[in-house]
Amino acid sequence: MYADCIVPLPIEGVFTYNIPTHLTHLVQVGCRVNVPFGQKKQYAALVTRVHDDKPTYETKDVIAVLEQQTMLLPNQLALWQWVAEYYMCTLGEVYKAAIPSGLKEKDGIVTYRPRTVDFVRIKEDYLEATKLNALLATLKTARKQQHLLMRYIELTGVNAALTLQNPGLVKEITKEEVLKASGCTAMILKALCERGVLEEYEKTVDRIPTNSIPADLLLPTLSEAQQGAKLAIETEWKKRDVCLLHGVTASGKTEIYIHLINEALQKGMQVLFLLPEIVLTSQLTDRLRKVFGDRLGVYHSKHTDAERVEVYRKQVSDNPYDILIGVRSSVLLPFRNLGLVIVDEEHETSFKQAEPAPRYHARNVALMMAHMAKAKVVLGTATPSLETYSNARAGKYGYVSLSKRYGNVSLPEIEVVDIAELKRKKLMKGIFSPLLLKEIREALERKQQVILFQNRRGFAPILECQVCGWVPQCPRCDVSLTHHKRSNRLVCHYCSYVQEIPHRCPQCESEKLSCKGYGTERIEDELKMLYPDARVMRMDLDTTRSRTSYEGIVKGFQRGEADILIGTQMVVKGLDFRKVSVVGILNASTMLNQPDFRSYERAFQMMTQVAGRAGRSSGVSDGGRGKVVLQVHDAKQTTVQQVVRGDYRAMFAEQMEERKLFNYPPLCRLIYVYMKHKDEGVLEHLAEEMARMLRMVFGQRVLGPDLPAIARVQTMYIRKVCLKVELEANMSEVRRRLREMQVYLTSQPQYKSAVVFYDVD
DNA sequence: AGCACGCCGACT
DNA sequence: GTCGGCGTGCTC
Repeated sequence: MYADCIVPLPIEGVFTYNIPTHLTHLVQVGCRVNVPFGQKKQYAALVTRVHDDKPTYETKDVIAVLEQQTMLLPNQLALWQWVAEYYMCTLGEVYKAAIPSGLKEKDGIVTYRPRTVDFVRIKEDYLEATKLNALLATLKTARKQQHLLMRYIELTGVNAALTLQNPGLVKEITKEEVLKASGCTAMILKALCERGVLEEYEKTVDRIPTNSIPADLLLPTLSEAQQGAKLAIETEWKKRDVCLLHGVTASGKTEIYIHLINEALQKGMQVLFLLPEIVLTSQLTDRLRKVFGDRLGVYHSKHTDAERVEVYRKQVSDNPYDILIGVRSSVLLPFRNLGLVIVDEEHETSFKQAEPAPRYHARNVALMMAHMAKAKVVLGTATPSLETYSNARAGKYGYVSLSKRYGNVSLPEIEVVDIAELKRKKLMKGIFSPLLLKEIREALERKQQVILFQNRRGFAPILECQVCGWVPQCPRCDVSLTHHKRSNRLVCHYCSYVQEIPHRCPQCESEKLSCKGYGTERIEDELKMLYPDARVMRMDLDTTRSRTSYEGIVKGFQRGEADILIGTQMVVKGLDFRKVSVVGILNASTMLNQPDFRSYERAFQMMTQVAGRAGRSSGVSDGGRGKVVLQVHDAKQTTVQQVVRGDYRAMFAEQMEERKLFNYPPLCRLIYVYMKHKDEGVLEHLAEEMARMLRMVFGQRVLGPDLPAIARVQTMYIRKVCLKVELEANMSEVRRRLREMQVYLTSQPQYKSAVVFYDVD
């Protein structure tokens, strides 16, 4: 017997292994097996087929079967295959993205071990009033031991249990709790155990904390608008499976989700709730936990691998989570009986994986997954992607809108400040306009909070020699290094290359090196000088590296431990800060000037979302309305004006017009072909040749080759060719042709060491 | 991806 | 005469 296996590698196809007779009864489709690969490697491969067809080549033996349980539910392989085909990558790459690394390590031996917690209990002999009193008397000479025991008795309710003559009433308590409550060291506890008074025991626990609170009772009551929206979604679902829920920021979409989830659960169906990375740790999880208790699982990148393994295993078990809330990669997890998928903040770009393959968009994979499972979908957002909104307008998706904020809180007032003009008039104080300074000061006086948004981390994006204009560059990538003052280093934000800050310019020996531009660190410094009494917090990649720091900052700011929060795009996403009355967007022009056809759409989404953090509950500012100060280089720019008016439809109409004019999605399909090589000359030839050959087949649909925004990363030069095809085109044929050309070109000796990959949509 | 093999330049 | 860097092919 033979087993076809997916190996976790970027290699096309499956690999066939011989199943030794002693394993034949154990190997089945979906189970993981340990297989040899090459001279010395071993992988945990996934069996996709068991058969009798002897291959023409020699086969190696399966070494071991890693579990009896299947790791791949029936529909899952079909979805993985669709992802590999659609996004033009290998099945092995999808397998890698879908399975936590603890389940695919080289040795094949599972590193996963259930977590245990140490508990303490009193020995049974002493669960009798007279014996207990006698014991306490004997401990008079050991004061600390006596103290610890007393605390134990108090905490676990031993006395009550004795009075009622029911030892079962003694509460369980962990070793940690007893030690903490008594203030004793582990030595004291050990002494009590040796005396035979107490004993320690272990219990295995779920890594993912759960608390079972019965559902139904805690369902939030819906406002009239929310109830209407919920019914409208259900009406739309009678006609089509997907519905866009277009609700302004703070309109109360979460409560609607909770009711829809509840109904899916009552039908015995599972729910997948997708969120962009960063929102997860915050209040949303807590709120869902309160309603759904341990029927809810959570899956995101800040979980340890062991925790993710636990979620994965539970999903393939016969007792999976009923609701799974997770980030991008959770769309590749197993579901037995999926009934509903919610994609919240549907427009968020973090749903699209850029690197490495599979370069998939979780929202689109979710749509396909739901389609395969015949499940319903809600796409929720205040600022839909053009793709989703046009699908809704074309009647492909249902459309439901919520135009009022929950509790009738007003949308914030947005004021635009032209910083180019103010700079000319020398009225700017660093990056701050007079209006923003005034609003910050007034908010601080009112004891309200301020959020400042600058989409750039570090101290300054550029360090420049004032004499000769020299700027330090990354030696491996085509970007300038960012100045990080805290660590006193220059850092490449693409490859993490780090170097010390030079004292003098290496070109002209001048010592006049100055910072240009503003990152979050520098703004934090300037704020501390301008408002010495204000407490400032910073939230960006650099302050949220660890597993808990993000949550710490969010919760701290919510509790009012700081007056001003300065942050990058992380502060944008769905966070609910009640006491924020002023939001400052320090420089919106950097977002508008990105070299990407989606830059205006994204800038609109980002500005609208940041603005939405202001005045989320009534009575926050004087007029009950939050205030947003939007600093730009050109106040008349139309996208800026659309944000001010809150006019999504105008933005949509204008951007669709541009996409039509220049032929971009959602009016066509887009595939970027990327080529990488160490030698720029060779790469240039390859890129030209690729473009030429593509034009023979696709003609005008081919653009380039071009230099991407960053044309060299980690010593590899990069070029891209852009292919735009009609929506009606036969995409599998397009992909076949692309792959054919790649194979042809990279088989030529001069292009052997080139890397070619695709980015679809 | 990651390893072996083979070619070539550099150094004892 | 040998060591090690890098390009190329192959992995069931």
